[in-house]
Amino acid sequence: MEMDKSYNPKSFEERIYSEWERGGYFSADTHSGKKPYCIVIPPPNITGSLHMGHALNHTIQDALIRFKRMQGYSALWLPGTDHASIATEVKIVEKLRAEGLSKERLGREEFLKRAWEWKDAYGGRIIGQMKKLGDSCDWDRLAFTMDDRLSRAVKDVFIKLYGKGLIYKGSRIINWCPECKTALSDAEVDHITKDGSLWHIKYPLTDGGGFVTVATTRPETMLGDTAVAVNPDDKRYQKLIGKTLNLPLTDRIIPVIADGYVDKAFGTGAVKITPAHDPNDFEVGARHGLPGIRIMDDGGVINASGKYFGMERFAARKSIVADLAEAGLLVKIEPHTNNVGHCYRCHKVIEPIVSEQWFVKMESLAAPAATAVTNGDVRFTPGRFSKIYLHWLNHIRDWCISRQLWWGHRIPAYYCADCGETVVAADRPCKCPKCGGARFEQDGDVLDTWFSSALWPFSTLGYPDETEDIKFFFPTNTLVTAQDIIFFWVARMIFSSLEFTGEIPFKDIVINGIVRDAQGRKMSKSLGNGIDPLELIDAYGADALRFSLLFGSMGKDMRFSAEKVELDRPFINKIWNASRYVLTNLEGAELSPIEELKLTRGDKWILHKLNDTVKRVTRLMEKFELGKALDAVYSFAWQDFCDWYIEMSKPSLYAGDKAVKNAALSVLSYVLKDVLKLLHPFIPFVTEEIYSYFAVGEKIITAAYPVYRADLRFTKDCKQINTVLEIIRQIRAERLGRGVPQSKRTNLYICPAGNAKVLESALPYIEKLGMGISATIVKTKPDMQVVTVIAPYCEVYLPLGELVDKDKETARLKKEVETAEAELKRAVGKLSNPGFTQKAPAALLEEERAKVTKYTELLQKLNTEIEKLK
RNA sequence: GGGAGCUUAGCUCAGUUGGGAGAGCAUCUGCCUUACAAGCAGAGGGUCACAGGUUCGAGCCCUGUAGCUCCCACCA
Repeated sequence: MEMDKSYNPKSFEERIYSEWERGGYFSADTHSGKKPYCIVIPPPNITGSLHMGHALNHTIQDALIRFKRMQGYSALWLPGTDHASIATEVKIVEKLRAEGLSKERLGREEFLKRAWEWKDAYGGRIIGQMKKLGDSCDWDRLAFTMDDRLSRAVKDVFIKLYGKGLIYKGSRIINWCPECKTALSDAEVDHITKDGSLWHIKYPLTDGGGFVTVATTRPETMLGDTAVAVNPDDKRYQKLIGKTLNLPLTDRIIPVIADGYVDKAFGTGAVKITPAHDPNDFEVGARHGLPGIRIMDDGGVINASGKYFGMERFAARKSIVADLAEAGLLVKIEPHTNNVGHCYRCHKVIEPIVSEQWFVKMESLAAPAATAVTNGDVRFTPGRFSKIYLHWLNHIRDWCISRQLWWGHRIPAYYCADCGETVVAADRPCKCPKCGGARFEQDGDVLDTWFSSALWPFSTLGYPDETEDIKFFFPTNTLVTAQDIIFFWVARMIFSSLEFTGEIPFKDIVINGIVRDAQGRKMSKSLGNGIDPLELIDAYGADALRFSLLFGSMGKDMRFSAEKVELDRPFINKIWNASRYVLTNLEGAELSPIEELKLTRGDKWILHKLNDTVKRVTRLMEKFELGKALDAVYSFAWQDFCDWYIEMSKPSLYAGDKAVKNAALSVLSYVLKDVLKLLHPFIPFVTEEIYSYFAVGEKIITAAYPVYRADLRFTKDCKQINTVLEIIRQIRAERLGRGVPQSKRTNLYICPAGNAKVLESALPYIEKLGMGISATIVKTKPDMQVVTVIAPYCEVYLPLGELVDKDKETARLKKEVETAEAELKRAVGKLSNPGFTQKAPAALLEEERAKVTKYTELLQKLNTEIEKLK
C-alpha cells in the first residue's frame, strides 16, 4: 500500500466517517466493564445550521470524547436537537406568511402539523453537517426535546414542581414582546443602551395651585398613570403629598403619593406611576393600593379610551408629546441615554406589561445550585465564569415559563369548564376534584423552550425512568458550551438536576470562547462577516478547520479567518509527509518491539522527548487546555521528530545495514504511531487514514492512548544529544553566516574540551546534520586554514579554504566577545549583590557561578582566536 | 451604577508557583540536501499600555491611570 504523494482530505474524510459509523465505533456500551464518560451536546436548534460557534464547540467536545474513548472509557457523546419554541415558530409563521397564510387562520392543530413537517424536513440538516466535521456522537441515542420520552420528563417535572408549590400562576409584570406576542423571561431580554429623551411634563393640581412636573422616558404610558410619587423627604414636594392632579389628555384624577423609591436628585424628583407598565411602578402601586390600568394590547397598540385608541405605541408617543406641547404642558425634552429592553429573538423593544403567567419560584431552587459551584462539586473552566453564574443566581427573580406560542410543550394544566378549578396532570382529567365536572380545557400556552433544555442531561438518558443509561452515565462528566447560555441553560440544568435527581448534572463546565472575525467583531448575519464552516471543510478539510480552531488559546475569544486555516494547514501536510517517509522505507523491513532493541543515543533522545510529550499532553487534555495540548504535540512532531529525528535516522536507513535499518524503522514507527494517537482527538480523519497504512485492520479511534513509560526515561542521553544538537546548530550558523552553500560539504575536525567519548558516539549525527563529509576527533587544531566554531564542550574546525575572510572573522569574533562580556558582567553583578547571594535559592546561585566559569573560559578562547588571526 | 476580560515582536497570540522575554505568520539571507518548496537551514525585530509600590530580583504580586471588549443592573 502506498500513500498518496500529497495530502488530499477530500479523498478520504467522507469514507473514513462512514467506516466509523458502520463499525459502531461511536456507540457507548453500558455493559463493557469500562468506566463511563459522558458529554451531552448543547442541542442545536432545529432551525439552525452549523456555524463557527458550533464548529469550535463541537471540536472541543469531540476531542475530549475521542481522548477518553482512547483512554479506555465507555465514552458517550449524546447528540440531539432542541425544538426552539420561539425561534422555530417565528420561522414557520414567516413561511406561512409567504404562502399568504397565518397561524390564526390555520388553527392550532394544523399549525402544529405544519411545524412537525418542517421539523422532519429541515430539523436534521445540522446533523449531516456535524458528521462532516467529524463529530463522533452516538447517533443511536439521538434525542429531540419534543420526543415523547423527553416530553414525559417535562410533564413529570412540571407536575412535581407544581405539587411542591414551586410553580404558580399569577398576575405580574412580565416582559412582553409585541412582535412575537408572547411573554419572555428576564433572561430573554437584551438591554441595549440607547440615546433617548427625558420628557418633562406638567401635571396640573386639581386645586388650581399650579403644577407638578414629572420626567419620563416613555410618555405614552401616562395614559395608564394612577399616581405621581415623590420622595417623602423632598422639601419641594412635601406640601403636595395627598393632593390630587388632573392627568393630562385624560379626564382622570390621580393622587400625589410619597414613596422612598423616588430619587430626589433624578429628573424633577416627581415620578409618574404606571403600575401596569413598569416593574418599579408595579411595586409602588402594590404598596399604595393603586389600580393598574393596562393601556396596551399584545401587539403594542394603545388600547385605552380616547383618541389614541388603536395607535401603534411609538406613533402614540409622538402624538401624545405633540398634544402635550400644544396644551402647554411640555416643559422640555432632555437628551437622556438609557437601557431599553429588546426581544432576544426579534430585537423589538419589549414592553413591561401586567399579565397572568406561569412562574417558577426560584429562591429555594437557586440556593443549592449556587452551593454546588461554591463548594466545588461543579467546576467552571475558566474559573472566572463561576462568578458570573453565582451573581446571576444570587440576584434571581421568579422565572416566567409560559409562552403564548403553539410550538412547544403545552402546559399540563387543565381548567374545569364548570367551576374553573385548575388541575395539573399529565393527561386530561376525567372528573373535576372540586365540582365533579367532566369538561376541561387545557391551558393554551406552551413552556419556555429552556424549561425542557434544563432537563437535558437526565431527560436524554431516560429520566424519569431508571434506565441503564441513566444509572451508568449520570451524572455526566463534562459540559462544553458558550458563555452566553450560562443563565439560559447551564444554571437551569444545575438546579433542575439537583431538584429532580438529587445530583449535579455534570462535574465540569468548559466555557469556550467566541469565534470572531479577523477584525475581532462578532460574526453575525446582519454584519455579513460570518464564515461558513462547511465551506472551509470543503476547501481545506475538516481536520484543517478543527486544527485551526484549537491551535491557539482556549476559553478566550479568538479571531478567525479562512487565512488562518490556510496558514495552519501545512502542519497536517507535514505529518502526512513524515508518515510517507516512514512508510516508503518500511517495505521489506522487519520491525521489533522497542523494548527488544539496542537503542542508539538518538533513539533514546526521541523516546525520552516523546515520553515527556505524552505526559504533558495528557495532563493538558485533562485540564481542558486543548490548545496547549495541541501546541505540545505540534512542536514535538514538527521540531523534534521531523526536523531532528527523521534527519538523524537517514544514515541508518540508507547505510545499507539491514539490522540498523530495521531498528531505526522500529523506533520511527513507534514514535510516529504515538504522535498520530496524540493527534487523533484533534485531527481524527487524517490520523485514521495514515494509521490504516501502519496498522492494517486496526482503527486509531479505538487505539489505546499513549501512556507515560518509566522505562523510556533517558535523561542523561537526552541531555547529551541536546548538546550535540547545539554543536550542530553552531556549525550550521557559521557556514550560513559566511554564505557557504549547503551542498558544499566539508570535513569536520572536532576537538573536545573534556570527555571525548560522548562526542565520539555522536559523530555520525554531527557529520550528517552539520553538512560534513566526515567528522573526526582531533587533539589539536589541524595545520590548515580553518574557521573555528566555539561550541559547547568542544571546538569544531571547518576547513572552508578561501572562504575565510580574516577581517570578517575578526569582526564576528569580536561581536561574540561583546555578548560574552555582557553575560559575564551580568552574572558577576548578581553574585556581588549581597541581597541576591543571601536570599536566592542555592540552585540559582550555582547556576550563576557556573556561568561565570563558562563565560570566562569562552572569553579566553575567543581572544586566543582573535590573536591568531592577526 | 456594578462586575469581568484584554493591552507582550509588523500581525495573531503563548508566557505554569516571581529567578536571564517565546511561538506561528510576516520580513531578510542561503538552499529544489533522495518525506515534504504547503519544505529546509539561519538572521533581524519587543521601555511586556502607563505611573507608583512590594522584593536581592516583577511580564507575572499590590495600588492607581488610560484605552479596547464583554456581561449584569427596575433611577423614572
